[in-house]
Amino acid sequence: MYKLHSTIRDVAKRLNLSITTVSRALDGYDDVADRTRKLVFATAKEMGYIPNRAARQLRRQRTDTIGYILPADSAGFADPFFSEFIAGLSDEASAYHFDLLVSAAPPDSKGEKELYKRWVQGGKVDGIVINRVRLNDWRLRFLARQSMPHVAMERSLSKLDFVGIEVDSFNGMLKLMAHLIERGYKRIAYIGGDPNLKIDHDRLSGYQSGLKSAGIESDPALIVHTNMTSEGGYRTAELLFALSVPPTAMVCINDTTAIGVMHAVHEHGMIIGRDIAIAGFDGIADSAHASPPLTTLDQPIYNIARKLSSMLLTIVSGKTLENKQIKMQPQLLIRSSTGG
Amino acid sequence: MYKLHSTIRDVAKRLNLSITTVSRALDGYDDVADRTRKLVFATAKEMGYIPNRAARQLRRQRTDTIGYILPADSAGFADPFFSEFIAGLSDEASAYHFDLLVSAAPPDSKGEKELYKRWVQGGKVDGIVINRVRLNDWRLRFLARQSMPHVAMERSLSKLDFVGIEVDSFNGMLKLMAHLIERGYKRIAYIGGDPNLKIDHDRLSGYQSGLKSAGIESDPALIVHTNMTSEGGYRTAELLFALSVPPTAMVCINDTTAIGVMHAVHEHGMIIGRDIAIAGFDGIADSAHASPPLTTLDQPIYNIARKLSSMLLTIVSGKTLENKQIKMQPQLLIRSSTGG
DNA sequence: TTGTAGGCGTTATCAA
DNA sequence: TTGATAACGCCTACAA
Repeated sequence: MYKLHSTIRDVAKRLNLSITTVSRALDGYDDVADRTRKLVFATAKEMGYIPNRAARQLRRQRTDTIGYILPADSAGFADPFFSEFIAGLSDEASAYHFDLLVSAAPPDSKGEKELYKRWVQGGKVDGIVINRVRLNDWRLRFLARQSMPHVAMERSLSKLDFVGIEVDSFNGMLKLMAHLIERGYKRIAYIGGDPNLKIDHDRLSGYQSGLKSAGIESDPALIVHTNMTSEGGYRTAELLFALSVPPTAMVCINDTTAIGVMHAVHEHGMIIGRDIAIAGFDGIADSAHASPPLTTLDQPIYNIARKLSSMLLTIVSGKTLENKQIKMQPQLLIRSSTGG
Repeated sequence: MYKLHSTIRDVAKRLNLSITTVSRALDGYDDVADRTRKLVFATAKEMGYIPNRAARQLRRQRTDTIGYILPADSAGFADPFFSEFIAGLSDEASAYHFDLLVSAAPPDSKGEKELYKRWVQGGKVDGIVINRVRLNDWRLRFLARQSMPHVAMERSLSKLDFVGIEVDSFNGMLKLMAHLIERGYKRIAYIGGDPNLKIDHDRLSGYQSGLKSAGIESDPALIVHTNMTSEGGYRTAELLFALSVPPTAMVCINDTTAIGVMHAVHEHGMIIGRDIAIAGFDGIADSAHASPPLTTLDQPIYNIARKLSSMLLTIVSGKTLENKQIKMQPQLLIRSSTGG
């Protein structure tokens, strides 16, 4: 096959230099004559030389790549949360000349396990980012056991030596509940996701704690779980409306769910913010443009992703991370969907 | 450093076999004794052996990886379109044991060029998927010149030997315009994206052609361009409302824009579907759950992405692609936002 | 300041 | 049916 790209050898040959010198010049070592270095740079550029990644990886035993596996059964899956998250990871990685490997697999599936194994044991990535952490998450155990650098967006229950960023879901929910209760809402439903998710656990706890401190008894019929999609939100709201005494407010595990819920509410001819209150979590762009604008707990997804990426890169490069555990408070954005 | 993963050498040593035999056994060659093969498989599994990717890549001169660069200035960027698209690409790739490399860069930026160069000339990927094609797209020329396999979601104007999938934006728009005009709308605005985008070009042409065939004169003040976000849609709608004679209908280049537009309309106290009609393009999940549900031209993003991925893998593996150019018709989903 | 040589872990060619 | 050996392209002791 015809060779398309020039190698370091081609550059060396052209300049009558050794491969070593070219390599060292390009890598900025200071034991190369200034004239030589300039010559090398010029020629390399002229010849369009770009180091072969596989060779470099093999030699240096690193890939300059980090990985992220979308925890989603992806047919029909769509949430701007992930676009933002991926964009953030990738931007920060790019800035350090790292690449981002992405794949998707349903949580706790066989495919997910195989993917992680392939990436980790095949040396496909130097580090891994995790989110949508489960209460008892095999991924965290696996990565720790394999000494694969990793950061997570939420901590699991068991994991004490957690490295990453956690948005305080519990406290956020508490604030949201206080807001609703202050507005006079009492019969408040919680529409969650998989109860096995750390965020579901925390947000539900916040919900319950919020009710309790207001002296409102929690009604199990008002606590439902679905799949964090607008579809799911829509269907679940329908179920709640079928109750003999439907809720007058619904808080959702994320904005996407809330948008589906709003749709169902509209169909029932109710005015959101007056007849019923709806709230979400995430602060995705569309939440500001929902009708009416959605009250939500805003977390800066893009920036969180960037920071996660940067933390991971620090670990990967062997430097010590001064701040291993970051806790952030989500910001309660009161908009008209709760009568704001 | 302590060696974490076993190599093929370890497996060979343990079995007192040559590396060659182990390699050939694992790769399923038929010149290996059955007993040997079984032994090799068992031991490899037991030792947790997974081939090192970098070494394999270097030797075989392929990466088993395809790439996709998000054409987006990514701060604050979020569109479920991309989540679905990425999920589709990655799912199909996974099925063939390929990985998906993802990055983001603003269209036509320096960073974008560097990224493509790095991936292509550094041998990071075996093929590349492109969407949001520009009218005169340097990426297509570059990839062709570098003999890098690639597929695109839209064809460019210049590119005759286009490989990929194109959704017939022009014809879709024509159908949508006919629908609106039949409903009695005459003063219809077009809210596009970057005019340099192939989809903008086609959708705008469809819009104009639709007007023309109904004998309606096109008003330049009603043709505006923004950035394909809900933010942009919101702002642009405000501008249109400030016209001395505002439009009575607005068709948008995509659903995300339309959602922002709807928000502005609501703020003006108008009833969508009665006082004004709004339509989008894409058929993202949330379009069904907008308030009211959004009339849109539906394209099966996830499946298109899967198909693109599969076409690319066919090319990469050297097989011939029977059907290089696929043209699809978007489906007009008439919902209440246009009075449906 | 520059060059020689060895090896990262695989796969592929050729011989045994 | 198996094994020895040579690359793939790069980095890095070590030597010159």
